[in-house]
Amino acid sequence: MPTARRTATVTLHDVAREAGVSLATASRALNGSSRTVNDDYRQRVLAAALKLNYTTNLSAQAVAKGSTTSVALLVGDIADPYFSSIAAGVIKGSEDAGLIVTMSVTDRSPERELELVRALRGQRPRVIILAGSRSSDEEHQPDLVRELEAFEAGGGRVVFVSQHELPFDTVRIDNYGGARALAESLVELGYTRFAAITGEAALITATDRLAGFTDGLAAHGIEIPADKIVPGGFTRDGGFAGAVELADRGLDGVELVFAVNDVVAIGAMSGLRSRGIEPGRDVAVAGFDDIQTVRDVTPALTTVGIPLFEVGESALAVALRPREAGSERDLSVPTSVVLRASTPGVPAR
Amino acid sequence: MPTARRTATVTLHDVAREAGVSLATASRALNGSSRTVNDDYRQRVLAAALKLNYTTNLSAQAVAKGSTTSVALLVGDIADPYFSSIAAGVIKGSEDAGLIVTMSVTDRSPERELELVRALRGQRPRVIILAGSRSSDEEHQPDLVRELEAFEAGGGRVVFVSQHELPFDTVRIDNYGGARALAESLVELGYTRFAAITGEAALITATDRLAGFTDGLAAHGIEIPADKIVPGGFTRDGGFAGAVELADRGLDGVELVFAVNDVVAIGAMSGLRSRGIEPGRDVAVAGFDDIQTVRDVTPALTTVGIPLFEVGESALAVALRPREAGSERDLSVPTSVVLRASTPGVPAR
DNA sequence: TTGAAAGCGGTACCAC
DNA sequence: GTGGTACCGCTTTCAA
Repeated sequence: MPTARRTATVTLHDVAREAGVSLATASRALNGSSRTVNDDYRQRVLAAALKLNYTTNLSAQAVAKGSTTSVALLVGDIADPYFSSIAAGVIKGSEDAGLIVTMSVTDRSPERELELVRALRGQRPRVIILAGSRSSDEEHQPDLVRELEAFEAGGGRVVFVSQHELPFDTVRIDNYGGARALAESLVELGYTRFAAITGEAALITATDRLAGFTDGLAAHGIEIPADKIVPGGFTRDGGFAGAVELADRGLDGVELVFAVNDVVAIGAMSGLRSRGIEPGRDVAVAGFDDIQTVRDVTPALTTVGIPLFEVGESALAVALRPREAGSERDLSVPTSVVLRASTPGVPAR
Repeated sequence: MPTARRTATVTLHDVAREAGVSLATASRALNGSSRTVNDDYRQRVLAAALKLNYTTNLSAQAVAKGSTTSVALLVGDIADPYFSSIAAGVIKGSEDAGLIVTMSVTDRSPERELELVRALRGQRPRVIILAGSRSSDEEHQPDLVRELEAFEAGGGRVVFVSQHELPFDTVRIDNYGGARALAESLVELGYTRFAAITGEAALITATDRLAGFTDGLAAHGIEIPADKIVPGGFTRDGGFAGAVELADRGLDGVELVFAVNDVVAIGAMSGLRSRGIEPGRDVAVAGFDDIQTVRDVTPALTTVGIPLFEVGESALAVALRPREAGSERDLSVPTSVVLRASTPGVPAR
């Protein structure tokens, strides 16, 4: 009995036979960088491939070539507009470069991130992009670095997005500077009494933003009282809860609440409202990121803009550029303060 | 001169040598379903793998096994919360099943979708999930079906998300029924004069929703005047523009504007506001999807809820369940009307 | 240019 | 149980 075909899939072999040429020729006609194939044969192969509805088996190609066409992207939470915008940029750039992107979510857990990187290495992607917010987790960091270094040793490229201190290429977002500029702008508008809703203490992005903001204020001799800084978990619900806590403790004349990102800020606005405090009238609110929706909440949110889509595109571009010895490993993207109705010119109250 | 190693990557060969066992044994110890390997050897192999920091080359494994561990997901626009929520569900389900998900975006173009499916077949994924909104595009549909059938013939699984009439498994979202129920609820609240902002005419999701809504009204003898139905392109900006157009034409006593999805509705609220019309007070607004942010806009948006994350998880579950001859190919997810402040009990006006 | 054949990294069947 | 080895589908020398 003839062995049943494992799959009904047509292989390069079938195409070659159909076209009446050798395997090698078929391969060259379909891909071969050096166009060393007779145009007559080439046509026959192409026709055969079309007729049989052939598609190259990328896995087999990867094994033979020793390199894949995939890009692995790690994000903290794909449903978060911050990450999905970056992802859109990475995907766009990858498609333009003929690369496929695989996506995993870390849930912002350093442990999960490490696990994923380990598993991803099996994919032998050309690039691993880590966009999940870096945390100052001391426990898993050395292992992560070790995995990534092994990956690079095997010819892969690693790119981080956002701030970090690890020995890899980075698309750096100036969280500190952006927040600091925001603080200064707000002081100029006349605000003098602030509160802040932060992320988890371990998230570097969150701490950098808070540091920038407080330093910006400090430059004008302003300080945020310790009891006016509350955690917000980097999520909408965290922002809501943080604002409620702030309200319940008593605003004590706070004129502006700074949230470490827009999602938190939007949650905070709802939280304030739930306590009868009207954002933009009773108290000003500012966020960070300039995600799409901040234009459509009421009042429109003052924030710090980051070109997120471009960040994603840049991350890929950085990964694809040749690795030169002495080249700068970091690429910085600019941030910009965007003042909107949530911080009216005249301080609330 | 010895040939330089193509890569610095460690292979199963290296592990086997390090452990002093055969390639076959190493393979079995690391993966082998039948646990036919001596525990002593197994330990040695595991230790060697760990020591060498070995990871299985998934491509090679795929070639040898004849099947991959990847799931291909096509979405219309990953930065749209509708899609990113579904994607989150697909990713979660995949990770639980040990599968990797690759993601592509169609930009809602049937042509691009066809191209992508063709390219994706080369990946030989276990599953292709098409979550991009189906369009009634007659031109590319036959080719798309042909590609997908070829893919299934090769052992792959195809799952569509949302409504369609194609011969593949589907996670069906009751767009028609949900919109109809919404219409009836609104009539009950006392509304009698409606306008609508739709998507592109070709998007089946958009037309289904509009049909459900108008039929729901018709059941109560209410009709939307033709000039009160404007296109909104399924995007925030489209919604904004649509609302502006509606306002500029004159609302003529319209009490409620129905937008075919939340993103459009949110844009529409801003559009109305830009014309001095206050949503929820001067005119009610309703959307569809119940994406996260609708709770945080002002007024909170009335909409039709879809369990988007679960839709994503279900799509994967459907793909993974054994294919039985007579089994139902469709899975329906329920929708639910969610009334919020954007449609106050007493009709606006 | 073209074809034969030796890999690429694994898997799985076969015999011992 | 374990090792030898023939593949998996494709690329790429090497001769012809």
